Amino acid sequence: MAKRTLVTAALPYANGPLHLGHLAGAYLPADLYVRYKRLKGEDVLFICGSDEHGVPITLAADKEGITPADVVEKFHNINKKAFAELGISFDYFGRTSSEAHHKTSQDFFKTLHEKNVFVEKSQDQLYDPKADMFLPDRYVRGTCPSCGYEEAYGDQCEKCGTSLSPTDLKNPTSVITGEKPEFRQTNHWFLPLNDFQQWLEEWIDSRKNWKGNVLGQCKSWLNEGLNERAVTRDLNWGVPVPLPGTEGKVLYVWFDAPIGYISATKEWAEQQGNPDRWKTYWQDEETELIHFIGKDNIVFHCIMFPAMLKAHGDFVLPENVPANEFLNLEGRKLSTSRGWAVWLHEYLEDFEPDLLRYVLAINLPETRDSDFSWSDFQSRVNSELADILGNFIFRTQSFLNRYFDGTIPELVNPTERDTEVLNAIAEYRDEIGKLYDGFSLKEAVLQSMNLARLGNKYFTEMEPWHLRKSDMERCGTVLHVCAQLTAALATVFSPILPSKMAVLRKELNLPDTDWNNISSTLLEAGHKIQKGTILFNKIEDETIEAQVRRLKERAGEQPASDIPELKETATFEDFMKIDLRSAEVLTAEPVPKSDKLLKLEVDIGLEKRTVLAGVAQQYKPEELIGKKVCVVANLKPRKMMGVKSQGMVLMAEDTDENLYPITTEAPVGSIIK
RNA sequence: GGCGCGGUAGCUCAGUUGGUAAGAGCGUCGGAUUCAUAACCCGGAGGUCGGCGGUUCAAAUCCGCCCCGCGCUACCA
Repeated sequence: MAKRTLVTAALPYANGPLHLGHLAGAYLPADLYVRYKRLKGEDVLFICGSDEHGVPITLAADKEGITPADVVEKFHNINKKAFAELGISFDYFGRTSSEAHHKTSQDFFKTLHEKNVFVEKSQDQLYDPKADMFLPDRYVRGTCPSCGYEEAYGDQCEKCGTSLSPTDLKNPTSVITGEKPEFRQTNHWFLPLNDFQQWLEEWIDSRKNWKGNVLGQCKSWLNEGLNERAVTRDLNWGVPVPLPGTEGKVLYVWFDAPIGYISATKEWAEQQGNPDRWKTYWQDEETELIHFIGKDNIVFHCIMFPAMLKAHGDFVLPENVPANEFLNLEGRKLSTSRGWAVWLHEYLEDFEPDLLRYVLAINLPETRDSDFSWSDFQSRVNSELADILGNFIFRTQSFLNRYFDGTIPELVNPTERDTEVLNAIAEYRDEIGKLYDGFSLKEAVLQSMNLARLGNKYFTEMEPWHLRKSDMERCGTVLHVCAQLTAALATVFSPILPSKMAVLRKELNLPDTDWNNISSTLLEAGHKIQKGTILFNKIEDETIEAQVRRLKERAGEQPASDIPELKETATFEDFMKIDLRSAEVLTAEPVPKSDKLLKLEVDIGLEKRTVLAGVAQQYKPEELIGKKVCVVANLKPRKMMGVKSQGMVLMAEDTDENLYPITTEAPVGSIIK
């Protein structure tokens, strides 16, 4: 076994608050694992922090008329607070805007630069002369070459979804000044991931116990072949490139963010008064580095960051990356833009943190996407936390207080069954420990609850309420066993329910303990306990209904705001340049190897034409044949998937991306104006 | 279309180096009980393990094809 473990959880992006999906995907599993390790007395360090760079943050700032620093300050604090309240026990929660991070990531870059790892390339990029800066992709707007949408961003057209490069745009304008940008030469540094392809394949192949979903994703990327990837950008929000003559350039956020794990560890060491101590966790071969992330982050943590670390040479490589799948909400994908989410800070206004920890933990998306529903939340809390765990603890505490004056009775002549149950404590401890060690967290939680189930079964089987009248000594022995189980549960459930178990340990007058001490002798005969309280209250139907109502109302309100804003005013002349004609769809067939395109033959009166339409996901060819539709007849032809398209069939698109053909009664060839 | 992952009881999910494992919790039905938050405990019902073929003495588990869901990727003139 390694001497120590460094656990990281994905750095949350500081442009918005966190929701249940984030918690279930990375932070809760990481915290369960870390808390278990700590209870075992192992040397484990848990690092996280806010990822505060990147274009989305600058855009969010512009939108609200505040600075990027204001944006990240806001969400860094909101998220940090939510984590703290949920008991996510980071040893250090840093942020990538910190000075230490800037220095660390710059040093990292410099080392790679000095080792000639990067490829430097000069390229044309759009530059805003008035603002005196290069424009990031998202800062350029213009006409989409694909669909003609005039407000397309330089990286992607929001209208048609096409991925773009800013230089593709027609009539580009700067978002900042509205000026027409010009081309200027700019230098950038690229990490040639292709050089690492073979090493990565061998390295990943040599990994032990990686999850199938993680290996699958890695192989998918490796099969497609890795390419050079820019590690710098022209932007002024981020970590400045530490080379002369590079004003206005920063490290690309995907490059600097994972280095944030290292920076945060340094800051932690500093805070500990032992500034060099971070090295133990990042440079000693006997450290196991574990990254907890969601599946969206696999490529960064299994391909790019390892390549960076390997290229650098001074750091340990990840031992395992137990990425989770996604959590759905009430059977639907989470969507922040559609309001389909439960925010952590909102949850915390209404419920206790441990309830959510348990419900998410027992249903983590470990091997596939899983579902969170409010009714399941209620059911888990009521029938498992309250009825199984809470009930066993409380009936034991009550019985001890009522009939034994709150004192643990002697274990006298234990029966075979008594011994069996007492022995089960150590067996569960070992079994559950193995499950944690192997990242089978869900199963670990399930088995933890089974120990409480065993307690209830034993209690009922022994019927101490009868023994109390017939054989007080025997009754005491039974309650002794139940008390030991309760004490064991107080530690077994500590990773999952930290604050509730702290309360319980206090009631049991059981000082902090550790995992290895979980045994059948945690409480000695004669030990005094306090009166028990109800740890878990049941949740009423109305409470749950209110949550569901709030969720649905918010989701229902959303579409209105999704209706795109009007484009800028067009002149009559602009409009008249477009020649719209009524046309009949004569034939329609799928385009080979395309999921979206249908190849249509249309009669526009003057002639018959081939037109491609991106509607294959919603319309079968035969559904369009015979329809009289509206066609843009003078659109410049364009080749796609090897087929030349001479025009465009007009479709209306609703906010859910459903398409509706614009049909007409007019004779074929009629001008539409 | 390519690549990856998944499709197991009404619900949420375990389970694959092929063979007494077809499982758990919830829900449901029946019984027992009262120490306990009408909780606990016992028992029953309930599944062609997405579909069709194949390999094998034996397949949820391996292979092929197909259908459905999710993710990445290429084309939405």
